[in-house]
Amino acid sequence: MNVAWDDLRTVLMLVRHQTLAGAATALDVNYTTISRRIKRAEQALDQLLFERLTDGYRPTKAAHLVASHAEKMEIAEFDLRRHLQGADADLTGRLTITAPQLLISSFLAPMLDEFDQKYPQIELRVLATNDILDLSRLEADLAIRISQNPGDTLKGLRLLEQESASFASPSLAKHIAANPAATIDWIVYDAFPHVPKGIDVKFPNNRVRFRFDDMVAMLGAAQAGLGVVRMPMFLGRGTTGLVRVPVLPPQPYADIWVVGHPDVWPSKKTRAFRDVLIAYCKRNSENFRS
Amino acid sequence: MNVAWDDLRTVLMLVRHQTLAGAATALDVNYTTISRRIKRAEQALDQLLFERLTDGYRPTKAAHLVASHAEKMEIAEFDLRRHLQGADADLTGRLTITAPQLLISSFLAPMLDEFDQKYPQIELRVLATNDILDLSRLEADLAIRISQNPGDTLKGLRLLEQESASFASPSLAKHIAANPAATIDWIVYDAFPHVPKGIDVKFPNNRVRFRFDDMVAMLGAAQAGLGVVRMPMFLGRGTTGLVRVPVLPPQPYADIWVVGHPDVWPSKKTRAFRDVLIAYCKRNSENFRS
DNA sequence: CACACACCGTGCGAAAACGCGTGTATTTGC
DNA sequence: GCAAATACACGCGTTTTCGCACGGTGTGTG
Repeated sequence: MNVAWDDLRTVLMLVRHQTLAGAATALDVNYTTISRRIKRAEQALDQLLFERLTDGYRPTKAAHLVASHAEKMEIAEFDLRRHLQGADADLTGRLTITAPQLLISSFLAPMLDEFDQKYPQIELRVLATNDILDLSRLEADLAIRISQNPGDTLKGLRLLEQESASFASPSLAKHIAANPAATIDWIVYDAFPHVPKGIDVKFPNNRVRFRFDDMVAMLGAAQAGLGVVRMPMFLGRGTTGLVRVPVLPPQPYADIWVVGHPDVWPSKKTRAFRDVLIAYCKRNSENFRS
Repeated sequence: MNVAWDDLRTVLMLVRHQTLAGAATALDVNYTTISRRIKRAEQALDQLLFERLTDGYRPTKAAHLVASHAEKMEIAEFDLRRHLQGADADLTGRLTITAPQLLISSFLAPMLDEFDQKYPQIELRVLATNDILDLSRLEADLAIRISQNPGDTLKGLRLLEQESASFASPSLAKHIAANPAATIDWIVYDAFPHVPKGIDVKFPNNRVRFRFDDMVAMLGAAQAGLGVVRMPMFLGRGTTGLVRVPVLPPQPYADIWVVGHPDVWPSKKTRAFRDVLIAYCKRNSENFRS
């Protein structure tokens, strides 16, 4: 009884994805290969691991047992790779960072250019997404995040404190200035679907006109004059076709952090990136406050 | 950066054995395969893992890091296999047990025959050795051991209490009976190289003549009349060409246990074996005491 | 000093693993 | 009620991996 470790990994992936195709893309092989490996694993362990149904593979109890142990093996693998990454002492090869799309497009882009100029040997990969990537699984080496704190298991540095304010298209801004008592239309986040607190008493009539789930779309709607949007100062300032409106006075907003897994944190490449990043933020901090 | 898990395992084995050939036999592949897998792993991890010396592969720091994590993966694998084994509910397939050679040859053999008659579907594999096999690594499913307790991590049942006594060849026995005051030659264990304590006062003169490291050899020497040997009662009685001599009165001796890993213990096959074993020991317990 | 004995590297042919295309069953949507 | 989508099994040709035989090197021994 001798199982190939890669077959155990395959069982884990099939338990996770339930279909041959899903597991196959996860392991970057053809789905036929998954089928064969599962067959091998079942033979080696002398266990039926999956029921073959018309709409996929359903794991048996034994498969869940296998998967739970393969998961421990997977954790050990990521642990290893993080440690290797953290011990890496040369300034060549790939470095992966992630940040919110709008933070990159409105603020960080010049810094990325600067970093690339300074370290042309480092192949920088940028994942521009609002998703919180899993740094323990090495989905990225460093993350730039807008949040209250770096998180329990991560190491972090506060890069910037920032404020939010209200922005709108120039024409809407002019209209509001002329008619402060008229009803003001807001475009708000789906996750927080109210008119913001702390509106200046000079503007007594406010209502939510649209709820969006995406800030890029909200910017477009604001530019088109559909309403007022609360957003971080840097974003309003950095977006053409928007101007500040005094409806919502500046308020504290979540800070900007650079965070990383403690294992990866000591690596020379991430250190180099942080150094450039921190200097860049210091030079440009005035964009973030009133 | 994607490593094959089997390559990590290969690194672990090479770190353990230091030579391609050693790792190869451990994994039951050709040594060229080890060489190739190491090359692959070094490429995948972008790390030099071994220095190639004339007398073998010397692991680098990185290789030790890899090995320590691969070891965690290996532990997870054994853990899995034990649990699968423990959940196994049918009375077919392989069952591996281990016991000291002399306990098998002098006492257990008929019981093994009985078990095989009762469960012909179970392919019983017997490892007759004095080595303490590692049951967590599934070197055996059950072990029959002569010791004071089952050990910290193992589950166990006491099968028999036993006594030891002194045995010698018939002619030597006759000589001792005729000349109780003459010097009596002892053959003793290397690990405990003294004349036993508790010798009857009627035999005042004793000395160690030979020290052996193996009980089988000691039996042969005793049969040849070279001296008196202290041994468990069952062994003296079950060995032709030996008779009890009253030099050393019966004394308590370490008990006989059947032990197993708690994960494997519940399996149906080991339960069946224990049942036959316990019944057999009960029927034959008189062989072990005076 | 020759010789046996550990090591390891390399090249070649066999075996195993893999990807691709095809065929079938079932579900989903229009 | 039919077409598209999804999911798997199977067979074939290709790629990769593997085992084996041969050659080289350093070490110890008579």
